[in-house]
Amino acid sequence: MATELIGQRMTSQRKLLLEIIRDAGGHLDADELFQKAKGRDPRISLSTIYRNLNLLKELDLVAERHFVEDHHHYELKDTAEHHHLVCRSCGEVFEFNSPLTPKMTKDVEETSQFQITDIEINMQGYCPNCPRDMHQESSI
Amino acid sequence: MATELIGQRMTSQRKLLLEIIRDAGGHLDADELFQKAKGRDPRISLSTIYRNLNLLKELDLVAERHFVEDHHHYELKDTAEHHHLVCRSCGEVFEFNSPLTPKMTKDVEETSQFQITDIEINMQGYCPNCPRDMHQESSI
DNA sequence: GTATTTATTGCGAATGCTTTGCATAAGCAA
DNA sequence: TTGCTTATGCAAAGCATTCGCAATAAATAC
Repeated sequence: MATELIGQRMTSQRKLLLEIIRDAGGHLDADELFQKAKGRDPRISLSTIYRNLNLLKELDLVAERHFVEDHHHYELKDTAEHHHLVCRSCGEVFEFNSPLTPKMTKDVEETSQFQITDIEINMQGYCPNCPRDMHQESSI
Repeated sequence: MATELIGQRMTSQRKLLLEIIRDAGGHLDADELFQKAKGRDPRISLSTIYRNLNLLKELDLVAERHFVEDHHHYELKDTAEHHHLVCRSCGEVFEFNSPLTPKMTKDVEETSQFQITDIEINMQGYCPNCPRDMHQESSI
């Protein structure tokens, strides 16, 4: 990974955050990143984390993931592509990826005329330990 | 659509929300639903909207979508499946669906042993009117 | 139809994540 | 090293969403 920013300054906080994201390797949320960062630089602030995450996102260096929960998770953009399947009952996260996504992306690019930069697949369901409750059949 | 709830009461507010979601046909957020509901029942409150959206979600009657933004959108579960592609520059939303999703879902069910109830695909990119800014090449 | 039970509502306050304003600190170019 | 300007830390603000509670109204039993 390169170590220079163009137009921006490479501050110690920025460098630290980048290292943490890279080393953690996978969907941490802002607060988890903040806690880890504080371990190495106790004076760092949560706003700095957010500001830098937004910058890295704009630069396409990190991806912001929105799965089930109502806050975001971040991971390096060049991490091997993978998607998420979350259990609706216990919250367990299963990661997967599918050989079908490149073709799907290509198809969608053709029909939409968009230039696609990012694909996120979130599935939900019930994990093997949380069988679906069958009598919860709704009937509105 | 049926009109009875088991274990729950079919209140006028509940009925109204359901009608609004059905008639709107597609990803409104809680506040948009609230505004429309207020048009027909000025005394309805936003908490009621949220409480009922959560109920309908549990009953699998509506799907909660998390796209780019940091709030949620809701749509009827039995709407024809479709996914979303959002322009990173102007925000335009393109809806698509792909013949590959059933196979992908099946594959993932097999490897994960989960019982999948929901699949959400969010793509991002640049629409034909917002070509990607090429000199924004990052170099951290 | 009336009374009873209990889910649901509306309101306001609270929560949790994220952003912002501002004064201070610190990169970076000359 | 100086000077310009971006970035930081802190505290406060902003939003979306949830919660507590007294009042209301469905559903059920009489």
